[in-house]
Amino acid sequence: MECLQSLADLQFNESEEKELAAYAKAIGHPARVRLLRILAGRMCLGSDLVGQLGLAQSTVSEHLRILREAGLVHAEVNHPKTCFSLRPEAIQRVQQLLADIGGV
Amino acid sequence: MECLQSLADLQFNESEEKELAAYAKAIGHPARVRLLRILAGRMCLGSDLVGQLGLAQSTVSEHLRILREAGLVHAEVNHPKTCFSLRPEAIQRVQQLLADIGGV
DNA sequence: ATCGTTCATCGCAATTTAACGATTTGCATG
DNA sequence: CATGCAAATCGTTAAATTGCGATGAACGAT
Repeated sequence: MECLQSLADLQFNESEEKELAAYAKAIGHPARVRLLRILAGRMCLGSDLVGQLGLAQSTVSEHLRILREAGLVHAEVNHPKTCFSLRPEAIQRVQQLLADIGGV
Repeated sequence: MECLQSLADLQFNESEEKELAAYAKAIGHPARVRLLRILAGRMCLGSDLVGQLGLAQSTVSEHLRILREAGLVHAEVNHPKTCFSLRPEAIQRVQQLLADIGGV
């Protein structure tokens, strides 16, 4: 078994590690994945999102906040409605960070 | 604002949503991202991983368990050592699931 | 000025996660 | 059979997350 080859040359990029972890954490909930999927197709949505998820309005609002703060979703307020949309650059950034690990 | 175009044709793939969420949840911690990065380069490692993370042995073991149960890492026991390695297919699977959302 | 609509925020309970030290397991070897 | 080692598991504590109902804020329309 040829484990343990040269741990010496290891160097970490802590900020990128945190960046990927933060993105992944935000994605890491089925309701939020569903939100991302909904927002992938249509340009934006009010909280018909609430209807699609079967969760309370306050809960959906919280999930959207998490996605927004992670930079995965953009919100544009009109009033009293808010229009949510996906930020594909963010998804692509996650893919790039994953590629650095072992993806394609 | 052209929101709300046809929510009718929406259909969900709940199992894929849960799959992506589970992967992302496992990745969603800086220590686990670091583990994945270490394992990306070298074939496998004993728990010199403990030394690289600056966390207690039991903590690192727990992070490795989470990565293993998520399918992101493979463990091969010799004894008393265990050899850990990345499962690139899993990373690629995550990338594919992300691509379905809005990636490349 | 009041009402209604939409979304955010607050307060709270229940569950989950993160981290650690201590202990246990499993095998190989003295 | 007793020791030793690496790894897993246990028990605990603190902190974070999830989810909800209730409340609050902002604005358009009546």
